[in-house]
Amino acid sequence: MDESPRFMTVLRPVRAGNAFEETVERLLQAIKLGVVGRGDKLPPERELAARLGISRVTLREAIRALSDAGYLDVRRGRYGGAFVTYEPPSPGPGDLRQAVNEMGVAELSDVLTFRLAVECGAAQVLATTELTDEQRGVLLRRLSELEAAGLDDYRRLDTAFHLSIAELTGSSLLATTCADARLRIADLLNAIPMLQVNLEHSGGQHRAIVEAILAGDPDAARRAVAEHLEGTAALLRGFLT
Amino acid sequence: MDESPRFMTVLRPVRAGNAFEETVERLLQAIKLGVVGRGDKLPPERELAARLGISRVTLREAIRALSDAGYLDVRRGRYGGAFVTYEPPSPGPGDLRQAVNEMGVAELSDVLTFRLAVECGAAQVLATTELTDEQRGVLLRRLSELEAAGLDDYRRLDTAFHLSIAELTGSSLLATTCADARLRIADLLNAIPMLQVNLEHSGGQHRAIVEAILAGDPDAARRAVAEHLEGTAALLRGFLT
DNA sequence: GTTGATTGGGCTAGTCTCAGACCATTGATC
DNA sequence: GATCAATGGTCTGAGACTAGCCCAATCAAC
Repeated sequence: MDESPRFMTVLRPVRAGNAFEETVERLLQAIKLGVVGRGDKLPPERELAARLGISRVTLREAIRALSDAGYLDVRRGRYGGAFVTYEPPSPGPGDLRQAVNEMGVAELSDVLTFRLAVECGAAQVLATTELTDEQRGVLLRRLSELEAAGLDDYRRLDTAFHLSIAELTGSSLLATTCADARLRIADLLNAIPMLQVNLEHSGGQHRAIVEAILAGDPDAARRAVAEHLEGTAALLRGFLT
Repeated sequence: MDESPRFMTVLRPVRAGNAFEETVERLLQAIKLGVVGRGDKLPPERELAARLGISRVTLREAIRALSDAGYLDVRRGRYGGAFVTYEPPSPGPGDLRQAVNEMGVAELSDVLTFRLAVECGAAQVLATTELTDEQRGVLLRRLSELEAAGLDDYRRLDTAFHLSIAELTGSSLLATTCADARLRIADLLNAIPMLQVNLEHSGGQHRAIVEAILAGDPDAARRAVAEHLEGTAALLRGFLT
């Protein structure tokens, strides 16, 4: 690197791609993170275009691409719309190794570090906050939903649980950042086979995170999240060829 | 809020503005964060446009705007270029109140929470890492530079110190995010009068952060950063009318 | 002084993106 | 069966953005 890192950090590209590409990416996020699940309908084109700050033409190109790729089923007429048809594939044993190596060691390391930092940060902040009864309720509800989840709902509810922590801080910047981090490894997480023993292990860690936050202990919250994420991170790193 | 927060988080605008506006914003960041200081030259237009991923036409419009606004002095010919003329103004007593209230309570709270989370996260991650001698050297050098700083260099070196922590984690995503957080309150920080007593106080906190990181104690690192940032945050919140 | 490399200044043709209007289809309701 | 509201499908003209090219100014080196 012949430039200062700060130079590289600030004078980086202002746009990730063109509007069409970014829109496809964003919609794919919504689908893969489970914000809109199988069978759900996206908002009407006019409303969605306004939300995303793009023209209907561009949005329609993106929807068309996702429809062609088999993620969406578009129906016309009243009560029509773009319906999600995608369902995360059950991973085979070789899929994870392939997914990890497609990403590359540098990017994997970057993203795991990023995720660890922002999720620990969010948990710690939330543990520092005076929580209202409503906030406690949301957190406990997400936890119990996750614990009651079947295998096909687990990923979606796990995502919902993790993102709730960031959302409950009240900082939309932080929520956005955590969603972004989660998204960047969504494909890897989806490729991890879910074993009963792992789920039970994760369940304990989720409870520890909630307990630390409710107890107002930021150090414990930080440690619980770090331990939880390090398990996944070590697993992924182990699959680097 | 009649929508789920996750819906709002993911289905948000894909673009902050047009390419021109985003470019102006980015260059202003580089100037206000001190990445390019007074008298320094921006890279040649062709190179800078390539770095930012935009056309030269758009970049030139942005440079023109900043030149008109008095941030840059553009000179033609060999050894010419766009030279930074901006110097952060010495704040008067009313400036801070005005700056804080221009931002508004919701956004201020959002940004402060965001910054707290990501900077604590970065410090904690770095404290967990096995540091090389070179990394230790960079950290100690930034600290000593900051301690030796005069009043006119303090902001710039303070920024450099804080960003170094994120950069040393090796995650460019994290570095970018911390830079972004810092940027969002740059105007507020610049409006805080620098008193000798505050600087000494901050100096001690900076040392505590470095010591915790070098000692490999993530909890202590997290706590030190939180304490440091909470001081500033409380000050800013106090200026809300 | 002349030269030549480097840099900002400016032009053009083409593509991307947008706002807005209008058309086509669907299905619940009457 | 007719109606009508909601929704996707399509077109057009205008503006933003880009790539590539050439011009103009500057100044160190010769």
